Amino acid sequence: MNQEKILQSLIADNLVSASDSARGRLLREAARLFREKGYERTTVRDLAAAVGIQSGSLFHHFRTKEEILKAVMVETIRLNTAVMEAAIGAAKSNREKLRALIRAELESINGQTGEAMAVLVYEWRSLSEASRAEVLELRDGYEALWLGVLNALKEEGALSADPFVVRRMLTGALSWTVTWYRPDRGDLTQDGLTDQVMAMLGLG
Amino acid sequence: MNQEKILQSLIADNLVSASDSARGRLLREAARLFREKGYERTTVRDLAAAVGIQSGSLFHHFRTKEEILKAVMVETIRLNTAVMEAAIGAAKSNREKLRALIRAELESINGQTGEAMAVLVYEWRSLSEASRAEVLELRDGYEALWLGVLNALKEEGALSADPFVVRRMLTGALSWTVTWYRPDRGDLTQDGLTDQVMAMLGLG
DNA sequence: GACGATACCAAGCAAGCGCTTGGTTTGTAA
DNA sequence: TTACAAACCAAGCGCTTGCTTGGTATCGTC
Repeated sequence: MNQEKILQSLIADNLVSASDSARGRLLREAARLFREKGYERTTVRDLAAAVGIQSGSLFHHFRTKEEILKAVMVETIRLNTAVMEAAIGAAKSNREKLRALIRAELESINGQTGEAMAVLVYEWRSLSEASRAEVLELRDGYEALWLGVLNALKEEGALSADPFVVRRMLTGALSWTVTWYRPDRGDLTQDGLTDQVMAMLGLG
Repeated sequence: MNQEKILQSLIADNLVSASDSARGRLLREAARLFREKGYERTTVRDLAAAVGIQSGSLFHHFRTKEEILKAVMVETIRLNTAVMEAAIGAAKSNREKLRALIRAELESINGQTGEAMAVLVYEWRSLSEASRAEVLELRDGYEALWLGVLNALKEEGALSADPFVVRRMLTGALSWTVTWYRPDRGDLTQDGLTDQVMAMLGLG
């Protein structure tokens, strides 16, 4: 199952919005603006202008501004969880599974969904307590995928450090790439970067 | 030269504010609030209340709210650069220098200056173009310390991955600890965490 | 003890914010 | 053609924001 099919299936189940729907277009622009200026500095007027409607009309689609932020986060986690599951499924050894996870997370951070991923990392403080709990719960499912693979590698003896710590370090290291890595500048491809990460872990 | 002496020397040179001065107290509270709620969600009234003055009185000390943010960042970088220089100076081998850098950065992220460090990572988007350039220039000096040690390790053959990439990964991994690591919960000390990082790099 | 600088207060202004409201257009299906 | 809901507009309300202003304590210095 490739990424396109995964996306279609999620859209069919109404778990993420199609990017050509009104809602999808708004969420994409919202992710872009939230990443560029931050959630607080992005006004509902900015959001409305980005999709060509009046600011008040936003509230026909979402009850509050915060609900837009939450929707960006929730749909992003859903999509990424599905993509990661597929990545693991396609790999044979645990080492390959880890490489696939790293490669896929780099892709989601630096590819199409990169803006939404950055929002996920940087803007969680702008969520209300209730929304935060909701997002965190979804996130736990995502993290479980990683920990499963890392624990298996630990049992194999391929990993010496604590899996939990390693995942946390990887989370930070990979998400940080969004601040410096430019996949379109050809001197370092995403596969190349994945290799470097695996090498750093002694799993090259 | 220990950390206390470094701090005294920087205060004497007027490069950072003494924490018992009015300015120092304000910057400390600002860092706390900026980290807790984010820069945009922190109002000048919040800041003023935290140090027990009226909101208008803030502008006797700083011309704008943004200047407060910049001051938090600038003073933090200055302090940390000095601390890192001392850490490198005290170590003999390059491997020990790297460990000292990691240990010192973990300390600055998770210790007293942790709130300011988090602000440095999360709030740079709230800086104006001009302030950002200023902060980045200071940051370059700090990064040069790391790259010097990593390049030396690469030449020794102790490091296989690209030093530049490794530093970026470490930046992300270490700064991310602020979101999950609790040094006061005794199951993992900062030295223990440093060991884990070194082990992850194959330099344990 | 007069003086100037420093630190602060009390009040409020102009602008921008999220969101509401009442009404109009557009799309869809009988 | 009619009926109705979804999508949107135009206007603006109430509130909060960063910051300003004019004036008052407080302090070290000669």
